[in-house]
Amino acid sequence: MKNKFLFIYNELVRLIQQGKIHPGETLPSEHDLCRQYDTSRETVRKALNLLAQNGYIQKVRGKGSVVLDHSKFEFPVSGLTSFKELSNQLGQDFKTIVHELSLGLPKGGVEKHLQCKPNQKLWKVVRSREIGGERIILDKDFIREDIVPELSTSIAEESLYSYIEGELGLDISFAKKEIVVERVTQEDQEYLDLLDHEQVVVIRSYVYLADATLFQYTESRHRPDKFQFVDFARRTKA
Amino acid sequence: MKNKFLFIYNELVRLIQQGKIHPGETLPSEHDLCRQYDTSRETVRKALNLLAQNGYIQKVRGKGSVVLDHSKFEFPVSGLTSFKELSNQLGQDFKTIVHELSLGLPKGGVEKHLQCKPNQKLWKVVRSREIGGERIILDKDFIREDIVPELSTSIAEESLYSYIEGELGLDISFAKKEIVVERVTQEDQEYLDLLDHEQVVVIRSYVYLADATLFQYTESRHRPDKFQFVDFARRTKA
DNA sequence: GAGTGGTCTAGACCACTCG
DNA sequence: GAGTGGTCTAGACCACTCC
Repeated sequence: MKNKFLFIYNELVRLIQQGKIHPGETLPSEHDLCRQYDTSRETVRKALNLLAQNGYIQKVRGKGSVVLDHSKFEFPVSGLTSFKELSNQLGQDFKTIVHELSLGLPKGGVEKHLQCKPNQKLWKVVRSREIGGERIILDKDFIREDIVPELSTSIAEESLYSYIEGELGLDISFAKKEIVVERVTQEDQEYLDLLDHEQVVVIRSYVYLADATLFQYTESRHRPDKFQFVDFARRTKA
Repeated sequence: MKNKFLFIYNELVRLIQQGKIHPGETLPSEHDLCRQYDTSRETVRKALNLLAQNGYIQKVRGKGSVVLDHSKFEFPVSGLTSFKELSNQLGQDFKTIVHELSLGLPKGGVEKHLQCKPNQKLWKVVRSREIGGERIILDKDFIREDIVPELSTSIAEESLYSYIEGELGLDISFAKKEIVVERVTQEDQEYLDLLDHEQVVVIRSYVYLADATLFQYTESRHRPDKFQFVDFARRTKA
């Protein structure tokens, strides 16, 4: 077995999610976990730090690792989940409609966002997301063609991410996001069921691979009444 | 000197922020840093992991630690910054107006948010934030009185956080946040310069101390045209 | 004082990149 | 093959909590 600390992490996550250990209770001590998994303390600590980072526990010096109430924030665990995962978790009816899938040179300032050469061809994918019968999210993706050479409508209808990570084996590692509110555009009106909303919430994401190359820029435009963003921020003292 | 890894972290942050090492370049290798700081590799790695977590570098196996372009997202580094720090960084004229500072029993569901006993007295602080001559943020804070026994208008005008962390020596360690868009309330209209906006962006924050006690609930209501939220999300594979 | 987590060491082996 | 980061070990000492 490789990645012992990930194994321990997953076991503990399972215990917490199944409610075997309740919020407020403490995990077995690091020493105990060492014996339990027949491993060294630093390895156990790596697993525990991952739990802490992801909001499952809080480590308290002199006491132990206290299990937090993770349930309230059970879904969108900040950040990189794709629409498909998200809608699966919500258990709602959902559908993706592909409006555009094209390959071309960057237009309208996209090359600035992607910091790529002007002759770098980009995939442009425009999709709206229907949940509960209403089209409430408009996603515009721009993806570097030198990194993802092939795309199809069926891939765009399914999940870009599972294709990129699964089929292509690329390793998405982090994203920078900005959230703002903007006036609706003509495009929004065309592709979304806006009711009488005049503004949309816009999430601009810059997605990077494990080798630190920026390969995708996404603009995700949400009808405000259906928008929700959840964040778990741990203090890292300077 | 204690906390060797924090020392190394701070040194490297300084180097990056001063532009001594440019985005795209790599840091000295872990081995070099070990010699340079006369320390063990795990300690160096702790410092580097902190840099990676905070978006300064990306570690690439077989190559090195690549410096990222941190400048584009230089401010609100996700999460726990207070209004005062934020407005200082933006370098704008700002002012805090205290509308209410009272101590009482929880009303209107606040005790649910704070998961405290119904007889737990709470501080209620209502403040609006003026930037560039306009009141654009309304902050409503609820704080457990058993943890923060004393508050004053002058503290609320300055910074709650620096008082709580500095004077009281409490250790704020993480926060859970939810961002949604809501219709304006009468209170919003009273305390904010809303122009003709009918909606506000609401950030609900649950703030925890290092010993995992939830001690504060905050509702921060922003005029949508001035709202911005920045997030750096690193993938932690399950 | 016993038990907890926080930091640190000095090694080891592996997987990966690049010339 | 040389250099890089990723994982892991078996210890050590410290700071803190709780009884």
